[in-house]
Amino acid sequence: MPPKLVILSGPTAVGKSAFAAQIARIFQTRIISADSRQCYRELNIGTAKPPAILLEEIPHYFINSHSIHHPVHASDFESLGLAYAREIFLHRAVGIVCGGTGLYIKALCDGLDQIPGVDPGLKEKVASQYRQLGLGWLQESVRSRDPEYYASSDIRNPRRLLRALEVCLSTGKPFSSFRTGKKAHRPFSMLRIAFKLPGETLRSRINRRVDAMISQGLVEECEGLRAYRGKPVLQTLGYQEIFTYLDGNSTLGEAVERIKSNTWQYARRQMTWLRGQKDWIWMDPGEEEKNLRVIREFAN
RNA sequence: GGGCAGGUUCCAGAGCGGCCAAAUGGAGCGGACUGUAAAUCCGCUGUCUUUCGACUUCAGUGGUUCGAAUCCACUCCUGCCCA
Repeated sequence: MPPKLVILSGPTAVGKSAFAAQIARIFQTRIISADSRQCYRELNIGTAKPPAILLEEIPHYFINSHSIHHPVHASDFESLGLAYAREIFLHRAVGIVCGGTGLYIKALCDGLDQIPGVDPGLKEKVASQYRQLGLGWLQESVRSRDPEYYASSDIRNPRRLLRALEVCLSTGKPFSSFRTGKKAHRPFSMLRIAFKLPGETLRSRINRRVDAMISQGLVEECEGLRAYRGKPVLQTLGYQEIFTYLDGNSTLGEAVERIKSNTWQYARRQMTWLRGQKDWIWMDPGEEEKNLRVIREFAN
Protein backbone atom coordinates (compact mmCIF):
# COMPACT_ATOMS: atom_id res chain seq x y z
CA MET A 1 0.00 0.00 0.00
CA PRO A 2 1.62 3.25 -1.09
CA PRO A 3 1.74 6.12 1.38
CA LYS A 4 -0.80 8.86 1.07
CA LEU A 5 -0.68 12.60 0.74
CA VAL A 6 -3.63 14.77 1.62
CA ILE A 7 -3.35 18.01 -0.29
CA LEU A 8 -5.21 21.04 0.95
CA SER A 9 -5.55 24.23 -1.02
CA GLY A 10 -7.96 27.07 -1.66
CA PRO A 11 -7.89 30.84 -1.68
CA THR A 12 -6.03 32.78 0.94
CA ALA A 13 -7.81 33.06 4.29
CA VAL A 14 -10.28 30.21 3.74
CA GLY A 15 -8.94 28.41 6.78
CA LYS A 16 -6.62 25.85 5.20
CA SER A 17 -3.91 26.03 7.83
CA ALA A 18 -6.18 25.47 10.79
CA PHE A 19 -7.80 22.53 9.10
CA ALA A 20 -4.43 21.08 8.13
CA ALA A 21 -3.34 21.28 11.74
CA GLN A 22 -6.47 19.46 12.77
CA ILE A 23 -5.82 16.54 10.47
CA ALA A 24 -2.16 16.53 11.35
CA ARG A 25 -3.20 15.89 14.94
CA ILE A 26 -5.62 13.18 13.96
CA PHE A 27 -3.06 11.31 11.90
CA GLN A 28 -0.12 12.24 14.07
CA THR A 29 1.74 13.52 11.09
CA ARG A 30 3.49 16.58 9.64
CA ILE A 31 2.64 19.31 7.22
CA ILE A 32 4.41 20.38 4.06
CA SER A 33 3.57 23.99 3.42
CA ALA A 34 3.09 24.88 -0.23
CA ASP A 35 3.32 28.61 0.04
CA SER A 36 5.73 30.67 -2.00
CA ARG A 37 6.15 33.32 0.69
CA GLN A 38 5.88 31.65 4.06
CA CYS A 39 9.10 29.79 3.35
CA TYR A 40 11.10 32.98 3.88
CA ARG A 41 12.17 33.63 7.42
CA GLU A 42 12.42 37.38 6.87
CA LEU A 43 8.75 37.59 5.94
CA ASN A 44 6.37 37.07 8.82
CA ILE A 45 3.30 39.09 9.61
CA GLY A 46 2.44 39.88 6.02
CA THR A 47 2.46 36.25 4.99
CA ALA A 48 0.05 35.08 7.68
CA LYS A 49 2.32 32.31 8.84
CA PRO A 50 0.93 29.80 11.28
CA PRO A 51 1.64 30.95 14.85
CA ALA A 52 4.88 29.85 16.48
CA ILE A 53 3.08 27.66 19.02
CA LEU A 54 1.50 25.69 16.23
CA LEU A 55 4.81 25.34 14.42
CA GLU A 56 6.24 23.93 17.62
CA GLU A 57 3.40 21.51 18.12
CA ILE A 58 3.27 20.25 14.57
CA PRO A 59 6.38 20.15 12.41
CA HIS A 60 5.90 22.17 9.23
CA TYR A 61 8.24 21.85 6.30
CA PHE A 62 8.97 24.81 4.05
CA ILE A 63 8.16 27.48 6.58
CA ASN A 64 11.06 29.74 7.60
CA SER A 65 13.24 27.31 5.71
CA HIS A 66 14.70 29.84 3.28
CA SER A 67 16.00 33.36 3.02
CA ILE A 68 14.85 36.12 0.71
CA HIS A 69 18.48 36.33 -0.38
CA HIS A 70 18.23 32.89 -1.93
CA PRO A 71 14.85 32.74 -3.61
CA VAL A 72 13.08 29.47 -4.22
CA HIS A 73 11.39 28.57 -7.49
CA ALA A 74 8.71 26.12 -8.47
CA SER A 75 11.19 23.47 -9.54
CA ASP A 76 13.03 23.80 -6.22
CA PHE A 77 9.78 23.18 -4.49
CA GLU A 78 9.19 20.07 -6.53
CA SER A 79 12.37 18.41 -5.32
CA LEU A 80 12.11 19.81 -1.80
CA GLY A 81 8.52 18.70 -1.46
CA LEU A 82 9.38 15.23 -2.66
CA ALA A 83 12.19 15.04 -0.13
CA TYR A 84 9.93 16.26 2.65
CA ALA A 85 7.33 13.68 1.74
CA ARG A 86 9.93 10.94 1.73
CA GLU A 87 10.97 11.98 5.19
CA ILE A 88 7.42 11.94 6.48
CA PHE A 89 6.74 8.55 4.96
CA LEU A 90 9.73 7.10 6.74
CA HIS A 91 7.59 6.73 9.83
CA ARG A 92 4.08 7.59 8.74
CA ALA A 93 1.59 6.47 6.15
CA VAL A 94 -0.09 9.82 5.70
CA GLY A 95 1.33 13.24 5.01
CA ILE A 96 -0.28 16.61 4.52
CA VAL A 97 0.42 19.33 2.02
CA CYS A 98 -1.20 22.67 2.63
CA GLY A 99 -0.87 25.91 0.77
CA GLY A 100 -2.21 28.32 -1.76
CA THR A 101 0.53 28.37 -4.36
CA GLY A 102 -1.08 26.34 -7.09
CA LEU A 103 1.98 26.02 -9.27
CA TYR A 104 4.03 24.63 -6.41
CA ILE A 105 1.39 22.06 -5.64
CA LYS A 106 1.22 21.11 -9.28
CA ALA A 107 4.98 20.74 -9.37
CA LEU A 108 4.87 18.42 -6.40
CA CYS A 109 1.90 16.36 -7.56
CA ASP A 110 2.42 16.16 -11.29
CA GLY A 111 6.00 17.26 -11.78
CA LEU A 112 7.45 19.92 -14.02
CA ASP A 113 9.18 19.10 -17.28
CA GLN A 114 12.92 18.74 -16.97
CA ILE A 115 14.33 21.99 -18.25
CA PRO A 116 17.97 22.93 -17.72
CA GLY A 117 18.49 25.80 -15.34
CA VAL A 118 19.24 29.21 -16.76
CA ASP A 119 22.29 31.17 -15.73
CA PRO A 120 21.30 34.25 -13.69
CA GLY A 121 23.63 36.40 -15.75
CA LEU A 122 21.79 35.45 -18.91
CA LYS A 123 18.47 36.15 -17.26
CA GLU A 124 19.60 39.60 -16.27
CA LYS A 125 20.93 40.27 -19.75
CA VAL A 126 17.68 39.26 -21.40
CA ALA A 127 15.68 41.26 -18.90
CA SER A 128 17.65 44.41 -19.52
CA GLN A 129 17.39 43.98 -23.27
CA TYR A 130 13.66 43.71 -22.88
CA ARG A 131 13.60 46.85 -20.80
CA GLN A 132 15.45 48.71 -23.53
CA LEU A 133 13.93 47.20 -26.63
CA GLY A 134 10.42 46.48 -25.53
CA LEU A 135 7.76 43.87 -26.04
CA GLY A 136 8.02 43.88 -29.82
CA TRP A 137 11.64 42.84 -29.62
CA LEU A 138 10.81 40.15 -27.09
CA GLN A 139 8.04 38.75 -29.25
CA GLU A 140 10.22 38.69 -32.32
CA SER A 141 13.05 37.02 -30.46
CA VAL A 142 10.79 34.26 -29.26
CA ARG A 143 9.00 33.92 -32.58
CA SER A 144 12.20 33.37 -34.50
CA ARG A 145 13.60 30.82 -32.06
CA ASP A 146 10.45 28.98 -31.10
CA PRO A 147 7.55 29.58 -33.51
CA GLU A 148 5.61 26.73 -31.97
CA TYR A 149 5.62 28.25 -28.52
CA TYR A 150 4.98 31.67 -29.94
CA ALA A 151 1.90 30.46 -31.75
CA SER A 152 0.36 28.92 -28.71
CA SER A 153 1.36 31.26 -25.95
CA ASP A 154 0.18 34.52 -24.52
CA ILE A 155 2.43 36.78 -26.54
CA ARG A 156 1.54 39.84 -24.56
CA ASN A 157 2.78 38.41 -21.33
CA PRO A 158 6.43 39.44 -20.97
CA ARG A 159 7.02 37.08 -18.08
CA ARG A 160 6.08 34.04 -20.15
CA LEU A 161 8.02 35.27 -23.15
CA LEU A 162 11.07 36.08 -21.09
CA ARG A 163 11.16 32.59 -19.67
CA ALA A 164 10.83 31.05 -23.12
CA LEU A 165 13.59 33.21 -24.52
CA GLU A 166 15.90 32.49 -21.61
CA VAL A 167 15.55 28.77 -22.16
CA CYS A 168 16.00 29.06 -25.93
CA LEU A 169 19.14 31.12 -25.51
CA SER A 170 20.56 29.05 -22.74
CA THR A 171 20.01 25.63 -24.33
CA GLY A 172 20.11 26.50 -28.00
CA LYS A 173 16.87 24.58 -28.40
CA PRO A 174 13.29 25.77 -28.62
CA PHE A 175 11.60 26.14 -25.28
CA SER A 176 8.67 24.11 -26.52
CA SER A 177 10.90 21.13 -27.20
CA PHE A 178 11.18 20.64 -23.45
CA ARG A 179 7.51 20.89 -22.78
CA THR A 180 6.13 17.40 -22.81
CA GLY A 181 3.26 18.08 -20.45
CA LYS A 182 3.64 14.57 -19.14
CA LYS A 183 2.65 13.88 -15.57
CA ALA A 184 5.38 12.52 -13.38
CA HIS A 185 4.80 9.29 -11.52
CA ARG A 186 4.75 9.72 -7.76
CA PRO A 187 5.33 6.97 -5.22
CA PHE A 188 2.30 7.95 -3.17
CA SER A 189 -1.38 8.42 -3.75
CA MET A 190 -2.97 11.82 -3.43
CA LEU A 191 -6.24 13.37 -2.41
CA ARG A 192 -6.55 16.93 -3.63
CA ILE A 193 -8.93 19.11 -1.70
CA ALA A 194 -9.84 22.69 -2.51
CA PHE A 195 -11.68 24.76 0.06
CA LYS A 196 -14.34 27.15 -1.01
CA LEU A 197 -16.25 29.81 0.88
CA PRO A 198 -18.99 32.19 -0.26
CA GLY A 199 -17.50 35.41 -1.60
CA GLU A 200 -18.86 37.64 1.12
CA THR A 201 -17.56 35.38 3.85
CA LEU A 202 -14.14 35.09 2.33
CA ARG A 203 -13.94 38.78 1.81
CA SER A 204 -14.69 39.63 5.39
CA ARG A 205 -12.19 37.05 6.57
CA ILE A 206 -9.57 38.68 4.37
CA ASN A 207 -10.43 42.13 5.68
CA ARG A 208 -10.21 40.99 9.27
CA ARG A 209 -6.91 39.31 8.63
CA VAL A 210 -5.44 42.44 7.07
CA ASP A 211 -6.55 44.57 10.01
CA ALA A 212 -4.94 42.04 12.32
CA MET A 213 -1.68 42.20 10.38
CA ILE A 214 -1.57 45.94 10.88
CA SER A 215 -2.14 45.69 14.59
CA GLN A 216 0.50 42.98 14.81
CA GLY A 217 3.05 45.35 13.34
CA LEU A 218 3.12 44.90 9.58
CA VAL A 219 4.32 48.48 9.17
CA GLU A 220 7.29 47.90 11.45
CA GLU A 221 8.12 44.68 9.64
CA CYS A 222 8.10 46.52 6.34
CA GLU A 223 10.35 49.26 7.69
CA GLY A 224 12.96 46.61 8.30
CA LEU A 225 12.59 45.24 4.79
CA ARG A 226 12.67 48.47 2.81
CA ALA A 227 16.20 47.85 1.62
CA TYR A 228 15.05 44.71 -0.19
CA ARG A 229 11.88 46.03 -1.69
CA GLY A 230 13.23 45.66 -5.21
CA LYS A 231 13.67 41.92 -4.90
CA PRO A 232 11.13 39.78 -6.72
CA VAL A 233 10.27 38.01 -3.47
CA LEU A 234 9.18 41.32 -2.01
CA GLN A 235 6.67 41.69 -4.82
CA THR A 236 4.31 40.50 -2.21
CA LEU A 237 0.83 41.46 -1.17
CA GLY A 238 0.85 43.55 1.94
CA TYR A 239 4.44 44.65 1.58
CA GLN A 240 4.37 46.74 -1.57
CA GLU A 241 1.35 48.69 -0.36
CA ILE A 242 3.03 49.49 2.94
CA PHE A 243 6.22 50.54 1.17
CA THR A 244 4.14 53.03 -0.76
CA TYR A 245 2.78 54.37 2.52
CA LEU A 246 6.27 54.50 4.01
CA ASP A 247 7.37 56.53 1.00
CA GLY A 248 4.69 59.05 1.82
CA ASN A 249 2.77 58.24 -1.34
CA SER A 250 -0.38 57.13 0.42
CA THR A 251 -1.97 57.24 3.82
CA LEU A 252 -1.94 54.19 6.03
CA GLY A 253 -5.68 53.88 5.58
CA GLU A 254 -5.33 53.87 1.81
CA ALA A 255 -2.58 51.29 2.01
CA VAL A 256 -4.74 49.04 4.15
CA GLU A 257 -7.64 49.32 1.73
CA ARG A 258 -5.32 48.49 -1.14
CA ILE A 259 -4.05 45.41 0.64
CA LYS A 260 -7.58 44.21 1.25
CA SER A 261 -8.57 44.78 -2.33
CA ASN A 262 -5.44 43.24 -3.80
CA THR A 263 -5.73 40.25 -1.51
CA TRP A 264 -9.28 39.68 -2.68
CA GLN A 265 -8.11 39.77 -6.27
CA TYR A 266 -5.38 37.33 -5.42
CA ALA A 267 -7.91 35.01 -3.81
CA ARG A 268 -9.97 35.12 -6.98
CA ARG A 269 -6.97 34.23 -9.08
CA GLN A 270 -6.33 31.28 -6.82
CA MET A 271 -9.89 30.10 -7.27
CA THR A 272 -9.69 30.52 -11.03
CA TRP A 273 -6.58 28.40 -11.04
CA LEU A 274 -8.15 25.71 -8.90
CA ARG A 275 -11.30 25.65 -11.00
CA GLY A 276 -9.22 24.89 -14.05
CA GLN A 277 -7.48 21.94 -12.46
CA LYS A 278 -8.65 18.37 -12.68
CA ASP A 279 -8.47 15.80 -9.91
CA TRP A 280 -9.55 18.23 -7.23
CA ILE A 281 -12.56 17.91 -5.01
CA TRP A 282 -14.20 20.95 -3.49
CA MET A 283 -15.02 21.21 0.17
CA ASP A 284 -16.97 23.61 2.28
CA PRO A 285 -14.88 24.22 5.40
CA GLY A 286 -18.08 24.46 7.38
CA GLU A 287 -18.93 20.79 6.80
CA GLU A 288 -16.24 19.53 9.09
CA GLU A 289 -17.67 16.09 9.84
CA LYS A 290 -18.22 15.32 6.22
CA ASN A 291 -14.77 16.55 5.25
CA LEU A 292 -13.08 14.48 7.90
CA ARG A 293 -15.00 11.43 6.81
CA VAL A 294 -13.78 11.84 3.24
CA ILE A 295 -10.22 12.20 4.41
CA ARG A 296 -10.40 9.24 6.77
CA GLU A 297 -11.78 7.14 3.97
CA PHE A 298 -8.86 8.05 1.75
CA ALA A 299 -6.30 7.55 4.48
CA ASN A 300 -7.39 4.06 5.40
C1' G B 1 -27.03 88.03 -0.58
C1' G B 2 -22.82 88.57 -4.44
C1' G B 3 -18.74 86.23 -7.42
C1' C B 4 -16.31 82.08 -9.51
C1' A B 5 -15.86 76.86 -10.65
C1' G B 6 -18.62 72.63 -11.40
C1' G B 7 -22.65 68.60 -11.85
C1' U B 8 -20.76 62.64 -17.36
C1' U B 9 -21.94 55.65 -17.25
C1' C B 10 -20.34 51.61 -10.01
C1' C B 11 -16.12 55.37 -8.60
C1' A B 12 -12.45 58.89 -10.36
C1' G B 13 -12.13 61.50 -14.69
C1' A B 14 -11.76 62.87 -20.27
C1' G B 15 -15.00 64.63 -23.90
C1' C B 16 -16.93 70.67 -25.31
C1' G B 17 -21.93 70.36 -32.15
C1' G B 18 -21.88 64.79 -35.98
C1' C B 19 -16.40 59.99 -36.03
C1' C B 20 -20.18 59.15 -28.45
C1' A B 21 -22.97 54.06 -25.21
C1' A B 22 -19.22 58.12 -24.53
C1' A B 23 -11.25 58.09 -23.84
C1' U B 24 -8.38 56.53 -19.65
C1' G B 25 -7.67 54.60 -14.81
C1' G B 26 -9.90 52.10 -10.62
C1' A B 27 -13.44 48.70 -8.79
C1' G B 28 -16.46 44.34 -10.30
C1' C B 29 -16.90 39.78 -13.10
C1' G B 30 -14.77 35.90 -16.28
C1' G B 31 -10.33 33.71 -18.05
C1' A B 32 -4.94 32.19 -19.11
C1' C B 33 -0.66 30.62 -16.84
C1' U B 34 5.29 24.20 -16.47
C1' G B 35 10.94 27.81 -12.75
C1' U B 36 9.38 35.85 -10.23
C1' A B 37 3.18 32.21 -9.41
C1' A B 38 1.08 36.67 -3.09
C1' A B 39 4.00 37.17 -9.83
C1' U B 40 2.55 38.13 -14.95
C1' C B 41 -1.05 38.55 -18.71
C1' C B 42 -5.99 38.57 -21.50
C1' G B 43 -11.44 39.52 -22.13
C1' C B 44 -16.14 41.68 -20.56
C1' U B 45 -18.43 45.53 -17.89
C1' G B 46 -26.03 50.94 -20.09
C1' U B 47 -30.56 47.73 -21.63
C1' C B 48 -32.52 44.08 -25.15
C1' U B 49 -30.44 40.69 -28.92
C1' U B 50 -26.79 34.62 -30.65
C1' U B 51 -25.17 38.30 -34.65
C1' C B 52 -26.58 42.41 -37.55
C1' G B 53 -28.89 45.83 -34.89
C1' A B 54 -32.58 48.34 -31.89
C1' C B 55 -33.46 51.19 -27.61
C1' U B 56 -32.55 54.45 -23.15
C1' U B 57 -28.41 57.59 -21.03
C1' C B 58 -24.12 62.56 -19.77
C1' A B 59 -28.48 67.01 -12.80
C1' G B 60 -33.80 68.85 -14.42
C1' U B 61 -36.98 71.49 -17.79
C1' G B 62 -37.51 74.16 -22.08
C1' G B 63 -35.05 76.00 -26.41
C1' U B 64 -31.43 76.64 -30.83
C1' U B 65 -29.91 73.09 -34.71
C1' C B 66 -30.69 68.52 -40.12
C1' G B 67 -28.04 66.79 -35.57
C1' A B 68 -26.55 68.36 -28.52
C1' A B 69 -23.04 65.18 -23.15
C1' U B 70 -21.22 69.32 -25.99
C1' C B 71 -24.65 75.90 -27.64
C1' C B 72 -28.71 79.19 -25.04
C1' A B 73 -32.37 80.18 -20.91
C1' C B 74 -34.28 79.09 -16.41
C1' U B 75 -34.41 75.67 -12.14
C1' C B 76 -32.15 72.40 -8.58
C1' C B 77 -27.74 70.76 -6.27
C1' U B 78 -22.04 70.89 -4.96
C1' G B 79 -17.21 73.28 -3.91
C1' C B 80 -14.35 77.65 -3.24
C1' C B 81 -14.21 83.00 -2.57
C1' C B 82 -16.46 87.83 -1.06
C1' A B 83 -20.34 89.41 2.33
